[in-house]
Amino acid sequence: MSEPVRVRYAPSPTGLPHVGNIRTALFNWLFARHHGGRFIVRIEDTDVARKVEGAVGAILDSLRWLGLDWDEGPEVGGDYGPYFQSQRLERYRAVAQRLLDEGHAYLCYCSPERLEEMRAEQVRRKEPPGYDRRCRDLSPAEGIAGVVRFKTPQTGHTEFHDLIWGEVVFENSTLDDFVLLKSDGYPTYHLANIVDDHLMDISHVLRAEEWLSSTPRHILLYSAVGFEPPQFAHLPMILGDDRAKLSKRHGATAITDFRDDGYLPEALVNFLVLLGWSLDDKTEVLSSQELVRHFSLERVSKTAAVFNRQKLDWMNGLYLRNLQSHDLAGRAMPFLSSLLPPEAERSLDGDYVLQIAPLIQERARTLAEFAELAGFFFIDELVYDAGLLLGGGLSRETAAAALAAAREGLHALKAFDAASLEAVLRPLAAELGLKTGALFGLLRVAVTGRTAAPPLFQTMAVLGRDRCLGRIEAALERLGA
RNA sequence: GGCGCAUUCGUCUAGCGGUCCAGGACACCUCCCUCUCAAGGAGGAGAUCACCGGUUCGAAUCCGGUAUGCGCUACCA
Repeated sequence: MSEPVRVRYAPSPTGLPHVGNIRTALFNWLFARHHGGRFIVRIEDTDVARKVEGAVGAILDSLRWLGLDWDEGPEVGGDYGPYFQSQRLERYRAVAQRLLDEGHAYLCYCSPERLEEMRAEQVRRKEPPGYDRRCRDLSPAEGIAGVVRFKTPQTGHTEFHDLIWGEVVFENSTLDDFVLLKSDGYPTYHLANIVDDHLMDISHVLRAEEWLSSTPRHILLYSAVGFEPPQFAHLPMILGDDRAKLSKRHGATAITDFRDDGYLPEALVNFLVLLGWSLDDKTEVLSSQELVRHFSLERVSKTAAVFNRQKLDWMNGLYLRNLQSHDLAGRAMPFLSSLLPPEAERSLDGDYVLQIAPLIQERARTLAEFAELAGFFFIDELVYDAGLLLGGGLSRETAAAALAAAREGLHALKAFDAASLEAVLRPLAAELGLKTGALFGLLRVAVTGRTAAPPLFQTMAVLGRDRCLGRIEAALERLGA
């Protein structure tokens, strides 16, 4: 890159940041880090009506959670501030005024009602909707509030080179005179965007594909104002499994939802980057450092990607399995305390959780699932159907006898560890004339309340002698023995 | 309706004129391992590369058209 790379993530605080939105942030961040440039966060709060309280905080939290640190922006400041567009209103007005003075823009006094009628009429006549330029040649009326519209050239064409899409050409005649400054004095996205990207020395604009059609307007604006436009790169969209733009009805799509559902930020980053970017024909698992090293716009695809939850789950499980036990235990702790049933022992012992972690690790795909799978470790009174105890095809009598024998065996055991447990229980199956699977299955249900659980001996060792004996006792009662 | 863009297994993708009767991953199926469930290992099935023409000795790759999809078409971003 000949010029220093300065890219920005410019969210609008109109709600919780969603997957597609954050993927844009991720690509910007990777691009900046790869080129040793600056990653800037700018809040585009120019839509007063749609502004949502707390959205800025959620956006920043999401970035932080994913490890996308910003060099300039809210909370960290920078030389190009302020980083909230609502605090930069004079700058937009100044540019709008200049455009007005130089004949590149004009005041429009059309009422919203008239515009709406006009559009309805155009749609009815199957004409392309767009402002009819009624006010274009009016002389400015003193004292009447209006909006400022851009005087879009009506002939010729506008072309630009997109780093991902290549050459793109638009006929100017298909563009209408869009609004620059609204009647409330706030700029529209188009104005604010080009003013800030210029003032903040943005070198590359990486944004979602939905902006591609707006780019000619921006190019035209840049040239009217006399600013050098940045380079553009439009990123492919992310779709739901019905191929429609990803939204709430596709389930959890806000980044904070993924955090609350127990996904790991490093897994989500890895998964998200693969939606529209690839390294080669086989590598899929990459750390943030590797992503920074390898990221390039040349390998960004042009086709929209469907968000595949199953693959995310798989990848999250993969990252979960690669965690150190103490790390996993630490991350699982908050999920345990909020997800465990109310009857669970609420004071969570760190050492106990640390022992449990390796047993659940390769069975959970999310931290929430971890809490679910580990539930029996924390509940005193297991809840399960007594029929499960006879699931192995055992008769009531046989099962009761086996449980009683196991109880005696456990009582006599010196060391209550996995090896000792196995040393006594395996022979016990033979003594009872049972298949090991039948005995172990029975004990598994008695001790965990489930037919599927981590390996029996290790599980029992972690539970401890007292808990195991108590549960076997309870199972015997359940059998009416 | 207009403009723009895209189109490779169900999904994410590799492929940038011959090495591709198309490779990897998720999901699915089978087997192995095994006290269950997982994890892991080994296999399998799954794509006439949207369709139709053209260029070329040769096309998933280049060109044109068609279809479909998506985006934009707001005093929203």
